[in-house]
Amino acid sequence: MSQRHTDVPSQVEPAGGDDRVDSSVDQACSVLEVLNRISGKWAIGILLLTTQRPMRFTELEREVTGISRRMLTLTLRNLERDGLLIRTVYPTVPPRTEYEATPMARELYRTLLALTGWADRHRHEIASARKTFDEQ
Amino acid sequence: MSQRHTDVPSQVEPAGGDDRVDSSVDQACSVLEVLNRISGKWAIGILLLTTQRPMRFTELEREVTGISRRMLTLTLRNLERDGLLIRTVYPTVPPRTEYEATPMARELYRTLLALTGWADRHRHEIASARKTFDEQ
DNA sequence: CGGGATCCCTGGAGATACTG
DNA sequence: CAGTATCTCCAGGGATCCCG
Repeated sequence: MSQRHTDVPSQVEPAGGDDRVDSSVDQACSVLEVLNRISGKWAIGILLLTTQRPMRFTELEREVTGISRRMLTLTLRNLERDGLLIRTVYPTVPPRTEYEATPMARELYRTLLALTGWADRHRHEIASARKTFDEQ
Repeated sequence: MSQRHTDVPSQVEPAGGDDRVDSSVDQACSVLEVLNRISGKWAIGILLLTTQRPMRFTELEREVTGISRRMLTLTLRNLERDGLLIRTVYPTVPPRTEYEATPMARELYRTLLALTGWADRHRHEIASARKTFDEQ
């Protein structure tokens, strides 16, 4: 993914003759925005965990395998910025920060299950398609 | 996005105590595979157009605003590899190549509409969340 | 504990030129 | 027409060190 939180380019021809295509184009922009928001290596994993229950920074660092401190911070900031996560800081010693998914994020999560379903249903079909393609 | 068509890393802890989290983790892998497949700047735009009707290479080049020859070729190849596009070459002079979405891809497209819906519903909410966040 | 700051590397993507 | 090849650039991401 290229532009992070800058502009969202008009992916496809903004004007055209065919109305069916045009409406699809509008759809595409939305989908792209969504993808730009939740793509990136780590966002979904974090969204997933914070949807279950409030999670602390270190907790997330442990649960999300392979993530670096830097990327965890960056991804959390972006999700918070988009209103998908709530960040709560308890001014104790030592400090305690919790992240929890917002209702909007929980709704997105449910939506993602549709994608999950698709992936599960076609997992083998895709795998064999790749195999066939690579063998040629 | 990092790994293209290499391995799909286990995003989140593969083992753990909580069953609810574990099942979600499995879901996450599927979603990640899907996202790795359809993310990238151009895949969705192409999927969208080829779902409407068979499209020729040059036609796609015109319709997908801003795409380079190189990226068009690469994206088409990846989609074909995953069994989302059918590439048909007519051995005429000059050559004629057509790309069309497979049933699997059409099903994915329908699934993407759920994401579109989410994005449309929360577009303003996200925008204002960003505005608020950036102003601090 | 929960980050911020810095350096560095990689691969996604653009630009341009060439070809069956 | 439908690509391939090459060069280049930049942002995503890793590693490391530092701090309140």
